[in-house]
Parts: sequence; structure tokens; C-alpha cells
Amino acid sequence: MITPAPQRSDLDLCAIKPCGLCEARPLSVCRAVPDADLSRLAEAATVVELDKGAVLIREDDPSTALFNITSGAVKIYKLLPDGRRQVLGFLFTGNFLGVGRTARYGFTAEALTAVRLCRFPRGKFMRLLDEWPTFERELLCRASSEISSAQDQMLLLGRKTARERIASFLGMLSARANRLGVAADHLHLPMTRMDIADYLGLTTETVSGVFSELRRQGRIRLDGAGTVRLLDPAGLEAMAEGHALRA
Amino acid sequence: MITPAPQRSDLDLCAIKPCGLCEARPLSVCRAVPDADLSRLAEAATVVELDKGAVLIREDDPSTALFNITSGAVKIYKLLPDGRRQVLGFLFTGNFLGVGRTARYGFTAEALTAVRLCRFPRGKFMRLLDEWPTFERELLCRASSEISSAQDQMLLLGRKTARERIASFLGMLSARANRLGVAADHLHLPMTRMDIADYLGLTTETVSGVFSELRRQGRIRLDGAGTVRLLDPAGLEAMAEGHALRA
DNA sequence: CGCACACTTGAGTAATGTCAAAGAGTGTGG
DNA sequence: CCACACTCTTTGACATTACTCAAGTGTGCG
Repeated sequence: MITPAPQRSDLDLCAIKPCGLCEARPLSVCRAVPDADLSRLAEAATVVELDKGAVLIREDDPSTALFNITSGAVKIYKLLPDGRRQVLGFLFTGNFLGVGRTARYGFTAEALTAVRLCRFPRGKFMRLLDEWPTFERELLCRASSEISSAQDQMLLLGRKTARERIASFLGMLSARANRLGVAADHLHLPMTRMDIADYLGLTTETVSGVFSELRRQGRIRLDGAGTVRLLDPAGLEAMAEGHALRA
Repeated sequence: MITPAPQRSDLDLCAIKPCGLCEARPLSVCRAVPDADLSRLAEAATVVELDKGAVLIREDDPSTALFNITSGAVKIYKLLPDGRRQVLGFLFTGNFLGVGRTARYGFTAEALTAVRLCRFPRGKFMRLLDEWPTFERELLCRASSEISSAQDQMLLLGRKTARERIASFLGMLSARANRLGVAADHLHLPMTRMDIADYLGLTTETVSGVFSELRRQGRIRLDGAGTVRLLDPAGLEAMAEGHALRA
């Protein structure tokens, strides 16, 4: 509901880093670029480092560049004229921003933590795309799964209760941790309650209330410092799918 | 809220139609296929005709085929175990179904009217994709704009009021009519109030109530037979973006 | 140490959902 | 061609979920 005053931060241009050594590569679109061509990829990219709160993409600005996150977390959101906000997603290492074909960005992107990104000017990027079919396939693949997640989110926003939304949210974070091979029941939330609320179509008060309710029910534990421990993942999973909750 | 009993209809296999004469081609992904290769495209496709209400894709079934709509309208939706439903979208002539890369369909697709489609077995389709880079680019392009629409819909579902949702819905249909070169203030709605409600995250009663309110305000006219006339497109547009409404 | 900021809690409210019933439109079979 | 049966739509009374507003409690940072 509240418009945060987004601070414009100049993009720090850092030395180009060889893509071959990049620890984010296995998670990124660039994994589809042939090893032999890595230097051409590195040529096209500029490494950018931003502080927490910095805005890297502004809704309705001309979309001149695409970004790959190599470390840190980013939130993307849309605003209504009166300041109501919808967070469209949280992006982490390996996520790619700006695939949209339109002339202008459809959302704002803001750093949740300090971030490091590779910035690709749109024109250069498109030319590379033409050369490496595997790269284009990778993008299509990612776009497809993004559509699929968006559809899950539509079901959540359109039809789930506040409880179910929070349970789904925790489930998603847990699944992501699992995919990355991290402990899936010990979650770190880099976003505020308001970000979560704006992501789930709720208010901070409701999010807070449901977290407390889940804590009282012994399903989660709030360890402070943005950490949540899942004590009953199965129960939360069931709740997320809309099954009535016992206990 | 209600699960319609979807009737399984056998896919009628019809004679293969030459793609060169297809009136849906300028609107479809196939416009990106080189003319010289059209016969290979036609070989891969099977023309299918379905009655209103027929289910062509069932959520969680193995995704064995992709479809291109050559005439008619289709709705796609997801269900929760207790029957709550979220309509993800309405698809028309030229829209493409099934780009998802996953092994199973993520939604159910049901004919809103009688439909004609081209059915592509997934394997064959993927092989064609490898051969025609322009075809793959076309799909990526469509996937991007689908993501963009999905994001608009998330804003709608997460943050807009019932009034704003209906106004947005009418605006979308109007914009589509405009794109097709049809009169943009005379809309035909092939879907029921319940479909609209399930698309906008509302109930039929609320949808009906808002339609009546807009009619009383002189902003629209309900001509029966699923036809709506927009009397105040500018006012509706403003309403869709969340501006307070005078009058 | 104290000021922000984020989070939690609770009381009251408003928007939308639920339930019920009547009205309109459509198609079918006599 | 009409009557019936069906579904879809509209309307209204009532219930409920989540929001608003307000106060109070951490928690981190300068």
C-alpha cells in the first residue's frame, strides 16, 4: 500500500570479470553459452554492484539493458497511481531480468540486499542471441517456467486465503532452498513483512498475524533476524493446497 | 468456486488443411515459418474440431501435444482440491497453447465456443523448432508478452478493487478488439459471468453487481446475448488504473 | 543512548463473499 | 410454434475475511 521512495543509484562500473570463473554461471542463462564463446559474452557484459535499496530498473523507462544476477537478491514490482503496490517476484543469484520484448520496462526492480549483476545492452544481447541457438532455447525454457510460476501466483492471488498464501510462500522458499541443496526447513527471508504482504496481496498486519498464528500452532518458529524455521513442512504444504487444517 | 463437470470429448480428426490458405496464419506462431517449409509444418499438425465445453488439455496430464487455435475461443484454468477455480486466461484465434517445458500440463483448457485447432505432437514440434530459428524467436516473443500480461493480472488480482478489475477486464477486451481492427466499443463476451468471476478473483454475484452499477452510471450498456457496449471508455480506463471515479 | 524502522497486537470497519430466491434467456421436444 | 426445463444472471439480506487505524514492542544503527 505504501510507495517507498526509491533512491536512484548510479550504476558502479567495475572491471570485467571472466565468465569462466563466475560462480553464478551454472545457475544462469549463460550456462547455455558454448565455452569457446565465453569471451564474447564477457565483452558484451558490464559488471555492476549495487547497494541495498538501489533501483536498477524503473517501470516505464525505456528498456535499454538486461541483467543477470550474480549475487544478492532483488524484488520486482508494479505500482498503481495511488501507490498500491504488487510485488511480482523475488529474484536471486542466477535469475535473469528483462526478457520482455517491449520498448519499456513493465516493472521496477530494486535491490533487497547488496547485489552484483551483469548488465547487457539490449542490442548487443539480441545479436548474441541470434548466434547461439542453445542460448535462445535456454531463454525460452526459462520464460516458460516463469509463465508457469506466474500462473501459480494467479491462483494464489485470486483464490487462496491469507493462511494459504503464507503457507504457499513458505513452501516456495523451501522448495527453492531444496533445489539449491540448502537445508529446506531453515529459511532466511531477505524481504520485509511489507514486501511479503505486497507479494501476496495482503497487508503487513495480516502477514504478521498469520505468522503469529502459525507460531502458536507450532508449525513455524520465528528466530528473529528474518529467519523462519519450518517445524511442520507437511502441514504447511497441505495448508498451501487449501486442505482444511487440523490442530 | 464451482467445479464444472468437464465432458471428455474425443478429438475429431479432420483432413489436413494446407497452411498456406489458413486464415489464422497471420495471427499465429506459424507466420514465422518460412513459406517454403509450410508443407513440413502441415505434416506435423493434425486439425482438430471440438464442441463448446470440450476439454482439450487436462491439468496434470502428461503434456504430449501443443495446440494452435485457428478459430473459436478457449479458457484455461487451475483448480484447488476443494473446487476453487482460477481462470488464467481466455485464448482466441491465433493463440498458442502448451509452450510449457514441463512434463505435465499446468492447467486445464476448455472450449468456450466450438473451436478448431492444430495439434502438434510435442516431439515433432520440438524438432521443427530446432530447424527454424525465426520460429523459436516468435515463441520467445510470445512467451515474453505472456509474462507481461501475467504480471498485469497479478497487479489486478493482488491490488485492485472489484470495480477496477471489471473496468480493466473491459479495457483488455476493448484493446484486443482494437488490435484486430474491430469496433472497440462493442464487445462480445463468449464467457459466462462465472468464468469472468473466476478470472478476476471474484464471485458471479459481485461481477453481476458491478456490471449493474456501471450500467446505472451510464458507462456501459448490456445488450443481452453476451454483448456489452462501452459508453464511456475513457472513464472505464481511468477506473481500471485506480483513479477515483466521479459521477 | 536514543532515534528510526520494522514488526506485533488488538479493536472496529468495509469490501466482498455467502446464501437464497426470483427473473431472463436459450434450447428442446411435443 | 409454444411450453417446459435448464442454465445463467440479477438482486437483496446477511456473514465473514481481511483491511484500517492506532498503540505498543522490539531491534538495529548512528
